[in-house]
Amino acid sequence: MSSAEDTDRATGAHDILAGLPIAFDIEFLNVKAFASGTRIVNSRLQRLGLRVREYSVLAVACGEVGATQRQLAGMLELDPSQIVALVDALERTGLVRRDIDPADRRSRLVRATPEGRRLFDRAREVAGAAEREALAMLTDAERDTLRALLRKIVFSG
Amino acid sequence: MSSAEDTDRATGAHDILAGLPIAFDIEFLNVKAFASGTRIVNSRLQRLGLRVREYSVLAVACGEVGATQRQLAGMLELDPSQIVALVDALERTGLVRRDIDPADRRSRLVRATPEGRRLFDRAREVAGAAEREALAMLTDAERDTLRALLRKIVFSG
DNA sequence: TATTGTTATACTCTATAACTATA
DNA sequence: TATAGTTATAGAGTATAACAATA
Repeated sequence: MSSAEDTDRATGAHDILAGLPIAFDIEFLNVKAFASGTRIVNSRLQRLGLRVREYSVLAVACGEVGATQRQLAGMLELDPSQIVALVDALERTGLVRRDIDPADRRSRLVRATPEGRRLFDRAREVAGAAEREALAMLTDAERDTLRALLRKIVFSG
Repeated sequence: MSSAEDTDRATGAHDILAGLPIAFDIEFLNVKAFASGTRIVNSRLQRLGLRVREYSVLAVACGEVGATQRQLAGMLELDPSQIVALVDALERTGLVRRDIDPADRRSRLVRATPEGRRLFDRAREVAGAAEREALAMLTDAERDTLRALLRKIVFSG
């Protein structure tokens, strides 16, 4: 995997692919466009002791009121059972707290601690820089257009 | 995972998320935008005995000259070691053939059989229909814009 | 009865290293 | 010495089902 792109260029496979019908499938293009992106962001966040999944949970926990684990699952497109380990890890390192929701004692409100907020601010800069690098071939306007289209897909359902 | 979207809507998490800083990260939006897409395409292709990965390999194998496994790896953003099982499966069902490259006997040219091409044509329709459904909230022009931006990311490197 | 969080389990995907045959 | 394909293995991500506490 590490040398997939090099091989790609070296063998001319890149140019062949560009003309194939599948290279016009949005689904396919999406996977290929962001395959390296997640790897890059993960490796950058590693310095802060985070991966994209923990970073995402932390991001939501930094919101005004926090969120229940069920809400986190919905927001992050994960199963509720996967949230448990993610919140466990963040709680263990003191970045978030689980507070029982007074309104419904079944629910736990996941909220960032002050340390969690400080780390998130740094992580956000790291992730933002990685995004700009990974999408350096786009103009600022194109990145904004892409962002707007993705937001329409995600939030218009 | 199956009910992530329902939970999302029901709890109002959708609206909360839309205002969080992370909901403007292209990386994050991308994951969320296409999380269900891959599931949908996979379930549709299942009827033809394919998944997106086999479908992708078959798509390249349907090109003029086929491709070596190394080229496939580069094109599909996979490790060469992962290509083996994918080609094995397609070869077992008679959809592709592995021909030794006369110019370099280390390489195997993976090429679709006539049956492989027929199945690919059907699979392409299925995948295309799934894409249009999954992105039904976009206009045709917006889908074209998205496609163009993704192609720029993938093919301008 | 239904829902939240939790545990457990199986499966797919990803990453890495080593081996073989050819070059 | 280097490269193509292959095998093996470990880790990360995904999907399901069941259970206790609470509603």
